[in-house]
Amino acid sequence: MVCSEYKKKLIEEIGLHFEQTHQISPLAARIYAIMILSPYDGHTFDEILEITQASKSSVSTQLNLLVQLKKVEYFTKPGDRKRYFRASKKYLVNTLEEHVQTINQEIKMVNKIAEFNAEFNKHKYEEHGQFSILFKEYLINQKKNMMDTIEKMSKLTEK
Amino acid sequence: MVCSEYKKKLIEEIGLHFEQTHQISPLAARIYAIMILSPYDGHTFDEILEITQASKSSVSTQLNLLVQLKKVEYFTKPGDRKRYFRASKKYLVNTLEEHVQTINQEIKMVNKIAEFNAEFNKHKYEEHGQFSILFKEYLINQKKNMMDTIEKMSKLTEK
DNA sequence: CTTTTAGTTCGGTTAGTTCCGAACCAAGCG
DNA sequence: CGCTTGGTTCGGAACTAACCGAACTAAAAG
Repeated sequence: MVCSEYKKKLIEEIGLHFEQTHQISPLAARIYAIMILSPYDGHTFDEILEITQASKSSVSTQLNLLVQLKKVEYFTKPGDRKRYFRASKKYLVNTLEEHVQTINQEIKMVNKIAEFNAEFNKHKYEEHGQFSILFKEYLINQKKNMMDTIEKMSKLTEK
Repeated sequence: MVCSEYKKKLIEEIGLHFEQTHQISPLAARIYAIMILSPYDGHTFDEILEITQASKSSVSTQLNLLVQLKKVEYFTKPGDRKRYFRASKKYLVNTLEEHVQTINQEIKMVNKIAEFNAEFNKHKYEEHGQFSILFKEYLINQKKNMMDTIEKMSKLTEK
């Protein structure tokens, strides 16, 4: 057995979470969860097959997708044809960078909405506008926190 | 014509954004976008039909969904059987409250992962653990910012 | 009491996603 | 060379999501 009962339960639970937060398929999410729960040794293709009980083709496709998305990376061992997959060391930084993309998009949208409403719904926009301003401040603070964290993490990598 | 070309373009753009960030169907997202761009007057069922060019049944279903999710509310006018739909006044507060739910979930997951790795991958977990700690701090800061903003918005409502 | 208005509900179609098996390929071994 | 290992690629089956039209209902208007 490659995997305890508790770990299996965790994989399902975290998988479900990743499915929603990272917009990936159930299988991809489960594979990603497996990687996160084995940070350094890495897993072979066959081990992933065994843990997920999915088909070779599905695992191949979803695993390559995860590599493309830079959520997962692989390394090799001398004299061994197999590839060993693990979560990208920088997966948390990458996650944060995605968050920054998302929030930039969100800021853009809020600005467009505020602009439109200021122009075409001016007379009724007073109260609403107050909320909008607070929300913009909120977004900017969130972004600042993201950027700060990215910087801290980057410094950690350099060392 | 109920709707300028520019507004139509904005509806598509913001709709696409809502579809992704609020996990709702394309039509629901477009309807929500329409509501956001007309904060107070409200739109009738028929106007929504005309703007979206969708069927009565689809509009009915998605509109009721939005009301259930408290993104949209409706009001009536005396001696008028129609309902007038608009974005809920508190839609930004509601959005933030959803964000808090999400981040609580995320904090729970990060804790479970950190616990598991601390126990079963202890010897190799040093570096990884550092990232994890930074990420947790990040999440807690994000949550704090959310709660602060919710409070500010609530005070605005009371007045 | 018939007609119109303002929607709702249900069954079905179409589009898209997720996964699988079978066939395939490329590298290394005997 | 042919066989095994470690995958990849392709076509399709099963399932889900999104939307539509037709039939329906409940209230008001004529």
